[in-house]
Amino acid sequence: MATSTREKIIQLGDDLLRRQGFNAFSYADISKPLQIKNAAVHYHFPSKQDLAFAIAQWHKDIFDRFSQKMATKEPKDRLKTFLNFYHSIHLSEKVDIISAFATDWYSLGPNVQTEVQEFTELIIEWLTELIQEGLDLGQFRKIQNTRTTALRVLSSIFASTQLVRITSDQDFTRVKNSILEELLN
Amino acid sequence: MATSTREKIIQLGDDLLRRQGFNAFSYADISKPLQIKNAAVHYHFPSKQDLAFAIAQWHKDIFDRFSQKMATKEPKDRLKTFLNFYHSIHLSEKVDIISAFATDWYSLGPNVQTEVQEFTELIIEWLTELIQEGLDLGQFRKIQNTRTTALRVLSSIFASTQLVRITSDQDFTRVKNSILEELLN
DNA sequence: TTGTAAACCTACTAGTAAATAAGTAAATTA
DNA sequence: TAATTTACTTATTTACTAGTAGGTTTACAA
Repeated sequence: MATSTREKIIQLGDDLLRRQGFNAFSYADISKPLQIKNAAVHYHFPSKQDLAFAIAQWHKDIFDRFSQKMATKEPKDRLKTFLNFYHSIHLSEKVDIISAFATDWYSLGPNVQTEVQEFTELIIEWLTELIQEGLDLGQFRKIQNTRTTALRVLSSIFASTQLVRITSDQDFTRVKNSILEELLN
Repeated sequence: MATSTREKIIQLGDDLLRRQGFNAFSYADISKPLQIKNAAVHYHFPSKQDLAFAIAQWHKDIFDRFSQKMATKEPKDRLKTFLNFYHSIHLSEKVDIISAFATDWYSLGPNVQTEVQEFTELIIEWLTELIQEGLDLGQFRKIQNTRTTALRVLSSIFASTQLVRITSDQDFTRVKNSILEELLN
């Protein structure tokens, strides 16, 4: 099935948001590559806030499908897939969507902020459950409170997608492996 | 001694960079509060890149003085002071300077990027030495390779300054304490 | 075949961005 | 004291920004 223009705008917008930041791209950066006019983008997303909202929603949908597909897998494998997913992000010179929104937080309208908050909480809870399950099954080592551990996994991994822009790819792999070593029994 | 206009511009620029992002503030945002004209800012910093460079240099200087002052203190206390410093950052609604530069990485000129890279490496090395010293003195627990541990401390702490914009202040404190618990014997 | 709505385009506006040229007042130096 | 430099201002320029009003094409339904 062909991708609709609306979908293309969201995907390209997401790409630009995570590669350059919300205030560093314009509607022209979207319309030109898609070979449509400025006004066509405004037709689908009247304001830039509407686009940001759609991008946030899009990520929620993707994550929903991801977590459903992962539901049957073991905690250990779920964690590995999650980490590998972030590895692929940083290789594409993007940062993860949460930190992209976080840095431009005060440029976002209240409804976008709420959507991002919900998405973030979704991920933290998913990670928290994953860790709890891993502990119950004896696959993971108990370190701290599960939410704290979840926060540290999330923090480490998404800070790394930013940090490697400055240092090196090696450093990302280091952090990724260290998370696994730390948790796995 | 009175703060020069140049210094005021750097400080305000730093504030705006870390609160809103490099592309989200303009020379007008600097000139207005300082009650000078747009062109006066351009007099001190011909281009925005020059301002970014000066901000990066400024942080290097601050960190130099910080690490010199800390040199005599114990690793444990150095780490605590470091963490508390970041705690104060996030309370002021800013993110740390490294992640601020990282998100706007592709908006920065090559000389600014180099300066940021040097500054980042400075901090990582400082943390690495701190951890090594702590291990030697038996104050710290051995977890992984020292650089990896340093990276994880830095990642965790600076991702938290972003993450708490989305979730809550509590989460920052959680992460901060977890870093201490993890390292300290 | 006519009506209608979705998905555009043309053409434009008002505002803001970084940056610059040319001038000025005050302090510093020769 | 004259010349020069520092630290600005006034006034503009060029380029781009998000956003809009109104017209056109296409597809599909009545």
